[in-house]
Amino acid sequence: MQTLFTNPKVDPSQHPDLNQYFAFGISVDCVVFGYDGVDVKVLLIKRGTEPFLEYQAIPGDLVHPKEDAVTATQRVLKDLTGLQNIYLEQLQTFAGVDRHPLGRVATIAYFSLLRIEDYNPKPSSWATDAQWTPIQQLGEMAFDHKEIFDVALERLQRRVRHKPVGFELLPTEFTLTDLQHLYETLLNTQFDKANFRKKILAMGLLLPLDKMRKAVRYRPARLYKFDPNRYEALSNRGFLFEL
Amino acid sequence: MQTLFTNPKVDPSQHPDLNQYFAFGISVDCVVFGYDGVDVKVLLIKRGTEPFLEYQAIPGDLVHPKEDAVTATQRVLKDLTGLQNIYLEQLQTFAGVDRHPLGRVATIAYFSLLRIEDYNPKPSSWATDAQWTPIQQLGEMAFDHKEIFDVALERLQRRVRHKPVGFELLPTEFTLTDLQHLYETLLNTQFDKANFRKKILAMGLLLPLDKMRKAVRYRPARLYKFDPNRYEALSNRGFLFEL
DNA sequence: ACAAAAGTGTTACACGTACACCCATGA
DNA sequence: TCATGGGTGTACGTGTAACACTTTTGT
Repeated sequence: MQTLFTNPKVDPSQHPDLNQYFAFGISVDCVVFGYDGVDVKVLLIKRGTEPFLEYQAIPGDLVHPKEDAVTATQRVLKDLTGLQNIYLEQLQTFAGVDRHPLGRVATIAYFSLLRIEDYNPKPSSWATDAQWTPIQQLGEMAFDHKEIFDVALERLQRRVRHKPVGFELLPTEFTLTDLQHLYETLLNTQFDKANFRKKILAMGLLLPLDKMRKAVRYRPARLYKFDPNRYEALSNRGFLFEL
Repeated sequence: MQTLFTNPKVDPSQHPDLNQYFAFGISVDCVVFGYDGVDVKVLLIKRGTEPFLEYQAIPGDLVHPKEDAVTATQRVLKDLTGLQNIYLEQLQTFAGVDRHPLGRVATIAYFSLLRIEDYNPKPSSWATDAQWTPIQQLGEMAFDHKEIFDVALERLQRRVRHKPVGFELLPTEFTLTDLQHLYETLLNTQFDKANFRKKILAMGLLLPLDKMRKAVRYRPARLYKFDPNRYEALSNRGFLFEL
């Protein structure tokens, strides 16, 4: 019989009734958001295995017995989609009794934002597909993944209002209009151009570059990048800006 | 041998190597905050059992095999401290490999705010004590409970700035000065009396009562209560006020 | 009358909002 | 020169911060 205890100093026979409490599985699922200049997208796989064969799913899998959750998430993301070195933030844990047909599995959901251009997903392991999917075009999803996605999207929208998420979602160089479009897409609103610019620039997070976006048939826009130092400084104090 | 699968339709012998993945324990821990008019306090128990016998701890215990996490938390809180019908919000899950000496246990931490006057904790089960403890007076705590507490406190402080937490922490009837003291304590700052009042009243969340606080040797202050309707309305839209 | 806290009004200034206007480019 | 989006200035109203002031109670 498989030992249920990781610490050999504890004798399981001293706690015979404890075994039933050590029969949970733990999985991780990671909702990865990206932006391509037009749509907000989420990285989804197609399952090549039962249960939920062929269903769309958030990338995720069971955690190994001696692996911590963040490590597991990085491993699973790499195995299924090829993505590596992703910044992860814990979202929420879903622990419903019947959420997994194979047994009692609680899943720790993670959340990530990244520049879509930097990551080209390639399905492997039991994932038969891995695609950036516009968040309006979600099909039926495996397990309770739709619910997980909804919670993640809510978090993203809340996040936009408190942290400069453009830092993570936009290419390194971008125009103020790019940034405004991102915010308008995420929050599903419209902003006044002049006021948006004033507010964003007043935060002092952006460094103007000596570059313009070219090859457009109208006036070229100045490119900016985020100032990582200023971002750090504000991060620690917890921003709190509103749009 | 104990079956590891809750769903009898799945035959475990079909997945022999899967057993090692179903050897986790899951616990819940609940950080309950209260306010007594002077201090912010947290509900802690003293452990009457190994491991960490006699240590201060956040109330929590292992989840039963067919019990969902919120139900488990309510049960555990009632068993250990007598508190019932508490509003819970999920905080974060702590899943470090070595955080529990008995085996691999991930804990789902919950978070709660309540009126201290309404709840008089009584230790039972394996808790030998249950006390409202001022958050400055924390001793050494069991497991990684200090870390969990720190995350909870951070959440509380962030929360104060976005939701009117007084709603949950103050007695039903309170004065504007009570509310101001609460905010000053939580955020560790000072506010101008006149400006604080103007701002709070402008939110329209408070209903003035035809009552005064009496038996004080200075001018009696008007009592207020929260307007639950207005709170609901703003809740859905996600407040976002700052102080 | 005094102490102590309740409660209000005034002013200066920062900031958000609305909107009008000019600028640079390719076709 | 026109269409298109880039980019800026101003004027107005609201909100914030600082601070002085008045009011009401018990002793």
